[in-house]
Amino acid sequence: MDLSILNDRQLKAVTTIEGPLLVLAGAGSGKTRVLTYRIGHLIDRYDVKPYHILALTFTNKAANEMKQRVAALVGYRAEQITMGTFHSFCLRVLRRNADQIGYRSDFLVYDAGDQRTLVKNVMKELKISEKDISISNAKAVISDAKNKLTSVEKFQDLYRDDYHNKRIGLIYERYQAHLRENNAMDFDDLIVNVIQLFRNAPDVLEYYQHKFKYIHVDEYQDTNYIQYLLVKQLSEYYNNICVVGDGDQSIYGWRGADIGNIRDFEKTFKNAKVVLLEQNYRSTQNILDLANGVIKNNLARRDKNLWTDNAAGDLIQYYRAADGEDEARFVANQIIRGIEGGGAYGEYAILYRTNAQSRSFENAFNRASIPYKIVGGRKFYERMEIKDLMAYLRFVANPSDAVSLRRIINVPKRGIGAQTMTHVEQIAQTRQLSLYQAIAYAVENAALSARAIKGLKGFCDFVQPLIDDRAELTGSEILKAIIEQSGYRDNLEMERTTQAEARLENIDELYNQIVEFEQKNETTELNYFLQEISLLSDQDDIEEDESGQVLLMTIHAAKGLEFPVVFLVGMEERLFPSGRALEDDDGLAEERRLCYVGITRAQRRLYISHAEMRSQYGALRVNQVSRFIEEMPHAIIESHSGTIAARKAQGGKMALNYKRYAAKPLAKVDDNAYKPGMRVHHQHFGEGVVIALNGETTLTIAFDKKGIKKLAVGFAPLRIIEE
DNA sequence: GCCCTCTTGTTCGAT
DNA sequence: ACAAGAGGGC
Repeated sequence: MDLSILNDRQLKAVTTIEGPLLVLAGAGSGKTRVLTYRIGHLIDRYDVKPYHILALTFTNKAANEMKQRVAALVGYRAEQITMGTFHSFCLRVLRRNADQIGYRSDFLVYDAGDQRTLVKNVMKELKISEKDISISNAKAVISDAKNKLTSVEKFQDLYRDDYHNKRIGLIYERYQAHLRENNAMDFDDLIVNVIQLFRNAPDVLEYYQHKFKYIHVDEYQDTNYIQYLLVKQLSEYYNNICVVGDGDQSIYGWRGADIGNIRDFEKTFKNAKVVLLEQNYRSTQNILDLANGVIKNNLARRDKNLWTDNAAGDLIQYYRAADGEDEARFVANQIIRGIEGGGAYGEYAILYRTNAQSRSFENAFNRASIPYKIVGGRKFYERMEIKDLMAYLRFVANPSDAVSLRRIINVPKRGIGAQTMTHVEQIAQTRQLSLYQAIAYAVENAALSARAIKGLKGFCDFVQPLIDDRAELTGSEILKAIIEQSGYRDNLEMERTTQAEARLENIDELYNQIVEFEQKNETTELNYFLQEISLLSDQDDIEEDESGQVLLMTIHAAKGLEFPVVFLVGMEERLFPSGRALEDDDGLAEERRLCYVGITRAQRRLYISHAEMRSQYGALRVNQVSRFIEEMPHAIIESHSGTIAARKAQGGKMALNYKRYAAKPLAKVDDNAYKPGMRVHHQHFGEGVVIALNGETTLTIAFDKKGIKKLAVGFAPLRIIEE
C-alpha cells in the first residue's frame, strides 16, 4: 500500500494506531482518505484481521463509499470489516440478541411517520388534546429523553411537579408500552436498546469489546450522548478508538448532537492524541476565504487555519433577486449558460435551508428543460400511498401489528368506520384477542351489523390467504397481490387526476424497489425487506450514475458531499438563519456552522443569492439580507446583474422536453407486446434485451449494465426501443 | 359511513 | 400553499 500520496498530517493520522486518536479534519481536508488509508494500513501493514475493525458513519452511502475505497486498497479483505451507520450497526447487534432485552428478533423499526401515528393514538387513548400538547412536541420531547438515556421512570420522576411534562411522561410511558406490544422500536430505541442490552448482558458487551480491536467514528461532531456512550463502552477493552470530525460542521444539535463530545474527547479518552488536518484539497482559495470569514464569527471554537494550494479561482457570485421566482430563474439561467459552455448538469447543486424552497426551482427548471433531482424532501417512504402499502406488508408479515392494521383496514374504503372499529376493539378486549383475531371472530360469528361484516369479510378474504402463504410467497408477489386485490390500484386509476397518476407511479416505484432489493440481497423474504428499508437515508438515494441531473437538497442533506458548482440560495434573515434559531445564541452559532458547511461544499464556483420578497405560508414576506452575507469578505464577491439576461432567456428557448418529472407513467403496456430478442429501456436499469417470457406476468431481461433481472410486465417502467 | 366545505395550523433541519 | 381536522348534510 502506497502511503506517499498522504501529506504529513494525514500520514500521522494513518500511522497512529494505538490508543485514542482525534482527527480534527477541516472541510475538504481528506478525512475519508485518512479513514480508508488507516483501515487499509491496519490490515495491510499490521495484519489486523478485518473482522476486528469497526467503522461507524452517518449515512449508508458514506459507509458504502468507504468500503469500496478500502477494497480498492486491500481487496477482498475489506469484506469482513463491520461498516455502517450507528443505526444499522445497532440493528444488527439487536437482531442477534433481541431476546436478551425481551424482543423477538424480527422486531420492526418504526420510522418518523410511524412514530407520529403511534404518539397520536396514544394521545387519543389518554384523552390528551392535540391543542394542549402537539404531536410533534410530544415526539420531540420523548426522542430527546431517549437521546439522553432518560427512561420513562426517570422522566416521570424528574417532572413530577411539571404539569406539561408530567403529561408527556404519561404519553412516553404508553408509547413505549405500545412499541413493546407491537414488537417494535423507533430509531432512538435502536441505540438505547443496545446500551440496555450491554447492561443486561455483560457477556454480550464483552464479546463486542473483544471483537472490535479498532474502532472508527466518522462525523464525530454530530454524535449525541447515547452514541458517545456506545462508542465509549465498545472501546473500553482495547482503547483503540479513532474519531474524525470538525466542530465547525456540527449541524445536528437539534437532534441531540453534542458538540461537547468532540471538544472534550481528550478529557474523556485519556492519553488521546490529536491530529489537525488543515490543508483543503476541495475548494478554491476564494471559497475558503469566504467560509473562514463567516465561521470566525462563532466564538468558543477551536481555531484552525484552513488553507489550500489551489488557485484563488473565480470570485464568489452574488445575486439579489426580486423574489423567489426571480432567484430561481437566475439560477436556471446560470446553469444553462454553464451547459452551453460545455458543463454537465451533474456539476451543479442547489442548496437551501428548508425543503419548501425547492418548489420555485422545480418550476424554473421544468420551464427551462433542466433535468434535476430533489434529494430528500417529502421522502418517498413518507408518502401516503407508500405508507399504506408498507402498512399492508407489515401487517401481512405480522398480523398482530395493530398499528398497521388500523391504518389499512378501511383503505381503500370498505365501509369500516370508527364505529365499527370501536366494536371490534371491544371484542378484542373482552375476548383477549388481537385486533385482527377480533375481526376474524366477528366475521365468523356475525357479531356486528351486516354492513360492517361485509366490509370486514372483504378485507379478511383477501389478506388471509396472503398471511397463510407468506412463507412461500416472495415479498414482491405479496406486494403485487395487495396492490391488485385490495382495490388500491383500481381506486387510483378511477380517480383520473394528476395526483392519482403520481401515486400510481410511486406504487410502481415501490414495486421496483422491492424487486431490486430481492435481486441485490438474494433473498425474497418479505421480512428482510421490511427490516432493512426503514434505515435508508436521503443520501442513499443519490445514485452514482445520476451525473446528468442538477441536484437540489437542503444543506443538511449535503453534509459530506461536494459539487463543482454550488448555489447557496435564500440567504435571508429569518430563513437562513432560520427565525427559530434566532431565539438563542447556540441556535445562531449552529446556523452559522450550517452556512459554513454549505459554502465548503463548493469546489470551483459558488453562487450566493437572496430574494427581497418571498412568499411563505401563502403570503408575501419582505426579508432582509442574511447577516451571513454581511459577514463575508466583500472583496472577493462579485455582484451579479443577471436579471435582464435571465428575463431574455426566459422568453427564448423554452422547449418542454423535460424528462424525469414530466414523464408519462410508463406502466400500462400491452401484456403481450413483449417478445424475446426485443430491445427495451428501463427507467432505472437502462437498456437491455428481453431473454424470455415467464408465464404471463414476468419478463427476463439482460440489461447492458445491470445484469439479468426478472421484472413484472405492466409494473416495470419499461418501453420498447426496437422489435 | 361518506363526502363536501370551511377552518386551522404548519415547516427548520433527519438517522 | 397545502394538508388535516371539524362539522354538517346526505
